[in-house]
Amino acid sequence: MSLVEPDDIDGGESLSLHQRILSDIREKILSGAWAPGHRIPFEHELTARYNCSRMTVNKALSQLAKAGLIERRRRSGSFVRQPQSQAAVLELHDIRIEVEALGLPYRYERLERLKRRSSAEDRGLLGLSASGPVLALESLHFAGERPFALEQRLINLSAVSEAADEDFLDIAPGPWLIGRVPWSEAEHRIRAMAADETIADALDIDAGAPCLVVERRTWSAEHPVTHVRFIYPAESHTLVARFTPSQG
Amino acid sequence: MSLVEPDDIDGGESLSLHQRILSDIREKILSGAWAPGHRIPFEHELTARYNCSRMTVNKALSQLAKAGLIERRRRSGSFVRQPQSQAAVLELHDIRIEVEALGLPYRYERLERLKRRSSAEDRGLLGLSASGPVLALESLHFAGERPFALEQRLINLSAVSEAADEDFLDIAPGPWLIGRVPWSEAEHRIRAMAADETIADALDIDAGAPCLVVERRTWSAEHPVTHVRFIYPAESHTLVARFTPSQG
DNA sequence: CGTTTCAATATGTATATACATAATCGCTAT
DNA sequence: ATAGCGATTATGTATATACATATTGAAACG
Repeated sequence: MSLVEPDDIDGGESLSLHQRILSDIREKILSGAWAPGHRIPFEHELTARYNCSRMTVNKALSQLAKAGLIERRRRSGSFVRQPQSQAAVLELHDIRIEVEALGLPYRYERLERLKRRSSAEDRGLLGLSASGPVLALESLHFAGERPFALEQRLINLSAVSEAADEDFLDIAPGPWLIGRVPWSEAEHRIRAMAADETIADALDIDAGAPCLVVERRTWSAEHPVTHVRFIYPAESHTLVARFTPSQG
Repeated sequence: MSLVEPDDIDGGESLSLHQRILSDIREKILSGAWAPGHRIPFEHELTARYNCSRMTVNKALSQLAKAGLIERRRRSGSFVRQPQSQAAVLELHDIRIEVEALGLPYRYERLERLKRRSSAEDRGLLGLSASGPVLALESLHFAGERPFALEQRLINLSAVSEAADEDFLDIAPGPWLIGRVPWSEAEHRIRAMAADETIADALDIDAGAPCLVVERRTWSAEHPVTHVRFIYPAESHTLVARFTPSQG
């Protein structure tokens, strides 16, 4: 039941002690050797075991607690938590990068650009309470000859006024916004949908064909910035999300 | 351009200094006041500004760096990073909880249960290299009277031998596995698909209707544990993922 | 017997200090 | 000029120490 033999301590790689303690304990938990509910050695025990100061041990344990692997209780000690609610990290790439990763030539085409006062629907999508100017954009992303995704976007001009002067013919709104607007929060909705006439037409697929729809709403410091809907033909797209419990 | 007035320092809530520094700087970055590339005050400046030790400042900055908001360079200082590649945290609930959250009665029904040696397809789905015993399960999750999701699952019996003795008539494989097997990693694939005859039949929808498919592969300490495919009728399901840049 | 009080304990936060390490600037010798 | 060298600087990691705080367990008390 020992974490490491004292002699092993200096035998490791050039990992910092802090990292060493972290990965040791994480390993114990993930391998199941320490089941949920198991009490982890007290800080002073780990201090002795690793022959280091309490601060170092404390930093490692605090980190494990923040990652949700363990729970710390004063006077009682630290305990392995029940397996957490599962959460996955979903990487949302730039469409250009995605297409180029497939080895296909990327092309972007702006279809429509309309400046208007926000309709009730616009406000619903953006999460705006009051009316104001918005920019509505519709664009196509191509992989080689075939349409890869249809993009329907709303930009809140009250939050990003410079967008009013941009025609978005040469640059897609996504890359344009990134780097210009620091975003603090985003919400995604992912669903399946049958293509209606308009969408089928744009994507060059049959009406009624299944599509994957990814909608993203972005805020920057409490202000709604943009709402975007990407529509992918089912065959062309799979989202991949990978999960590793802790962020060591 | 000052972070806080010296007098304000004690005027705050009962936040720890560490938390205080963290949220102050995060606010500056997210609000855009400190643009990407901006150099953050040196540790010794913050030390003076908050009237605290370098360790405290260092801990806060290290945390911001780990969260990806800033980049630290020796001898040069710390800088606000370019907006990172977007990543979303996708919560994957238990289906029972999901259904009950809709206010509908939940019911589970096991359709098929088959123990067999892994086929080539099974091995592909599970990520197994060698052949071995697997358990194939097909089940339906209901919301009220209507089918809510079809579950197609493979369990690697070499990793979870107890599953061979369970009939899964009264408990769904998901809840059964959770808590029994500590899982270390999972991979999700999310896509849209048209329902074929079999699926349409099980879910009581039209053949060709769009469905959302979520596939999950789970490992525990390097061993493949299970592969599951949830098929939802498009109308019944939307995945929601929310993102906040830092995990303060 | 139940309640209150108090001491012990483990974690939480902060300090001052020390030395290691990487990157940069400026000086010097070629 | 420039290649190399060393001093300087900011961060990285660790230590010993101190006191705060929440919680538990046991002793003291009504």
